[in-house]
Amino acid sequence: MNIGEASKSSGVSAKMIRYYESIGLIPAAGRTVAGYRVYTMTDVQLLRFIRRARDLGFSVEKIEELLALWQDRSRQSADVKQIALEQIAGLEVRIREMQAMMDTLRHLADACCGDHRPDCPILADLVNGPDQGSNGGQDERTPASRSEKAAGLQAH
Amino acid sequence: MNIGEASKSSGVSAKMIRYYESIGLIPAAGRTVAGYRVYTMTDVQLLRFIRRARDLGFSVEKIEELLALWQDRSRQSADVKQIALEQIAGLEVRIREMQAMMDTLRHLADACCGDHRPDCPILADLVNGPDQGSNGGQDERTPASRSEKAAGLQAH
DNA sequence: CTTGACCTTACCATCATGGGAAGCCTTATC
DNA sequence: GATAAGGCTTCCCATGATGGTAAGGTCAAG
Repeated sequence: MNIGEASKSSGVSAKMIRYYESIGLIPAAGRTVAGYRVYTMTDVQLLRFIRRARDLGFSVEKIEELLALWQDRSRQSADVKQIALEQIAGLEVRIREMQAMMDTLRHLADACCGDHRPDCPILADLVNGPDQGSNGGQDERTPASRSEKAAGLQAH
Repeated sequence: MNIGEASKSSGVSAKMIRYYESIGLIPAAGRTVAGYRVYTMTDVQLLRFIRRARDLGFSVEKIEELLALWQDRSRQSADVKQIALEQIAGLEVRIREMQAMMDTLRHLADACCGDHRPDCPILADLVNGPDQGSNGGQDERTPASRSEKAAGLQAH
């Protein structure tokens, strides 16, 4: 199987397959005389594993751990579960951060009449800060959510 | 005011202030004879604006638009509101994606007894896919959430 | 033998941020 | 006035996972 076919049947792009090989996440594929990478169904299964783990939001680093456990026949399911629970906790944190942003934005957007006039509570909040904002009293944006660095929350 | 003080009173790191200047998000600061950047309270206000917008998850590109509107005295609040609504929509999408991941992971983790034995439904799901997974019937992971590329959902 | 589809490597870009080095400037202390 | 500490400057590199592109080799069908 060439890389294109392995890509199609695993759902991992050829580019990423080569990348995963380069960083050592997967073993180096065999090669034809001409230098083409060759894949077996076992390799495709590995790639599918990676693809599914990515779909669950696991970082490549975590996937490395998961793969190690997968290939360790004497693993303890507790170890796998712990990785999953950490992943859940990480997702929870980021969801909460984004939810806080969304709540604040919703309050501001609700307070903005959105017509032809220039006056806008959204801009007012950005200029003066939430403390001085024309806040009806509902916005409970926590100081913590603002002082944290909101890492990685922009769309790529 | 030197860049260090401007950084402290705006909450934007010196590194980022220089970066924002380099990409044209903020005008080039004045300089002392020795080449040090000099900032006024007006500049700090601008930096605070940016900082707050970042805290709400806006990308630098969107902040550019917001700044343009802010400085446009004949702006229409509807334009500002629209940017905010787009931001809300984007956050909503990403929250939903992460929520879907979390739900799946929770089902899997719940099904994993987490003891010393190697058998683990989490690994089983990763290996065989959700269709073959030992799924009690509650997991409604949608095909869409898996086929989308889950962009930018890993922690930085 | 040509054409088109596929493969290879290598390099660049993303996005916002941090780290570090090498060197200049300012301020405070002795 | 010399010296040390700390702030500032620019420049380069790294992140993480992914896509794009370009230049060139290979394979299979017509």
